[in-house]
Amino acid sequence: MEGSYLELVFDLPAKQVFTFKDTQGQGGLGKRAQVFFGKANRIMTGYIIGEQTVPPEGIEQASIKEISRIIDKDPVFESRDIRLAEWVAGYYFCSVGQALASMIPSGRRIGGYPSFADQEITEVIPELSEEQQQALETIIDPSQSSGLFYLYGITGSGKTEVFLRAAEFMLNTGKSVIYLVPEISLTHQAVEAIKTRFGSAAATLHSEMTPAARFTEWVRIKRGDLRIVVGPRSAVFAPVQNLGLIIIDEEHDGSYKSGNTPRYHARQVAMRRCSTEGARLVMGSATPSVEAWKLMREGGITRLNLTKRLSGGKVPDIISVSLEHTEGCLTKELKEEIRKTAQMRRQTILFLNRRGFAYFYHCQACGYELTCRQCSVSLTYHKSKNRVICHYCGYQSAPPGACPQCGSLGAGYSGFGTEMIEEEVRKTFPDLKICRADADSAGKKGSLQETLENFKTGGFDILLGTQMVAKGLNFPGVRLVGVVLADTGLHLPDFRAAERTFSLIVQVAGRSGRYFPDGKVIVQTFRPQDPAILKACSLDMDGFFTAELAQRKMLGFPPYTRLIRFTIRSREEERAEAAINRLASIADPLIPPEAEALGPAECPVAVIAGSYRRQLLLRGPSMGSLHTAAQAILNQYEIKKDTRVYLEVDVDPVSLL
DNA sequence: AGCACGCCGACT
DNA sequence: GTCGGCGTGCTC
Repeated sequence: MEGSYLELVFDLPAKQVFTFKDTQGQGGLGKRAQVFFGKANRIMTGYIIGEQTVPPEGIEQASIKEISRIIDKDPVFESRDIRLAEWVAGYYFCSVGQALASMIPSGRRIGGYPSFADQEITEVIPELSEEQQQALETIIDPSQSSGLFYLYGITGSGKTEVFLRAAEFMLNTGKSVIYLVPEISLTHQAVEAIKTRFGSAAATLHSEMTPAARFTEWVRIKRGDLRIVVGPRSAVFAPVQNLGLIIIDEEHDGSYKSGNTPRYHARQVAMRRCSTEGARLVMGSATPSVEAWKLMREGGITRLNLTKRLSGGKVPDIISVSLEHTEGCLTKELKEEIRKTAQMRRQTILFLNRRGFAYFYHCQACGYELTCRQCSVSLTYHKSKNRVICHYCGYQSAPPGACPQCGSLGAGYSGFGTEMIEEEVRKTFPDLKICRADADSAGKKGSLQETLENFKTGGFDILLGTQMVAKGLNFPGVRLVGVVLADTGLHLPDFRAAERTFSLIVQVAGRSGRYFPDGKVIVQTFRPQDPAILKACSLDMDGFFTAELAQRKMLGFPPYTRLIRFTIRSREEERAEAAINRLASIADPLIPPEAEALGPAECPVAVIAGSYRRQLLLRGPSMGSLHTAAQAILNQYEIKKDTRVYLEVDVDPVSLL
């Protein structure tokens, strides 16, 4: 009887393949099987990735267990999916089982995300502008040699409509489409727009759906009943038949990079799928990532420009205001505008772009800041040691008593937190109604939704919010948007700091201008002369990317180099320290001449939930040799395992925090 | 990862 | 004596 031995992989870090007997003969490639695994015989789900007629060699026959149950009647993975999982496992250094588990709903537990209120759906299918029509024709033109496109255009220029038309075209030619959206914008409205357009052919893989519901949807996709799939990052693995197109909306968004094993980037996986399955890839954003911009400039991606706003809304006035010599966190200018806005019976959104956890050194007199000479990232102040430290290279020194540039004694560490801002706003405007919308205040399920609904209908004058509000700036009553501290991002010890800050301001400006034509944006900053802030406020895209690329090139950061990051975690600081040193000494002789190791150093957030963290960064001109070296380092490191120490590898890290 | 096995110190 | 913490190694 054929196939009586099944090769299984599991959602474990262990990279082995385990063989089980299939006495019932119900097994098959790509099905899931339940087995009693390990000495404790706990029930585990394995993925069948191979079938053998003979038992494996080098193992006692008697120790081969039997399959307890075959879960699936029909395979959930095809060999195409297994090959993709093998590629993910190889590239991101995880097991094939972990890769497969992340590809299938209910393979793992997933958490929901709060979403915004529904918006009324407009069913009118708009006419395409000339630009849109041209973009669409290029994307669907079969004679186009490259299959990579970028729809670059300001908010409101009609990217979505081009995406939808391209999708429609593919569906009409019998192909399938995957439409990726950032986690946070996977709202009912985005989903509904696609449902209304494509009706019962559309599948959604919400993070709010239960694993069972997602699985049902997955099966229908697999059967070919649903040929367009909308979803976040993980939807890039959707088992569509005859893939024709992958769309990545808001390409710059950080949520496309997975935060846990496998730490894949949906864009990278999408490129892989498109090249192996002969599909096209269209990305789009008003603020492309620096990588994408470089590729467009060099011609690796075909850039399609959308320059005109369709609805005629105009770009709001964007003003940057210096926070220097301001007591507290609200400038005179911002206070005046808030007051004026309230008198007009309109609303204000105050945007806190990040938690002010990073205390940064700056001079009140001249604006000087402490940065690492080697890495050009901000040095982080460690109160306990009274040292300033670079979290890339490990450089450290004593904090200067006076400003190194102007000698002023008014230099020191500062930063604001959310609570502080809320308090000050309430004190300054005791007569105005203020609400907060962020991950903390979201708390229970409906409360965020309620707050936003309440704000929308005029129940509040001021909304204080974080990142998540940026996507939902479709409140007609709003006139003013204040970015309370644009620098927060800039001070993070990350080479993408400027990129994120720039992108955020441009996004906020674009979105506000779309919905409120008389909009005003005030960007508060300690560094009004900072190039990222200046260029964002004047919407100088070309200028920003040119300067940023030059900077990256000079300092040797992506996209001019590639990075692999090793992170060590341990409850005990000494163990973490010992482990990272061992890793570094293993790495030393294995690093190819054209590459280098940065560190070992403390992680920018040196301790999270009681775990001490250390990192080693591998940097090289291309991924090939770097990846080989990383594999060799890992192999040697894992010969002897450090106990109570955890190693994590991140290929192409997006954030170095 | 999760668990059992096996080795040492300090307790009824 | 033996209970339990932690280090080591395995899971077909």
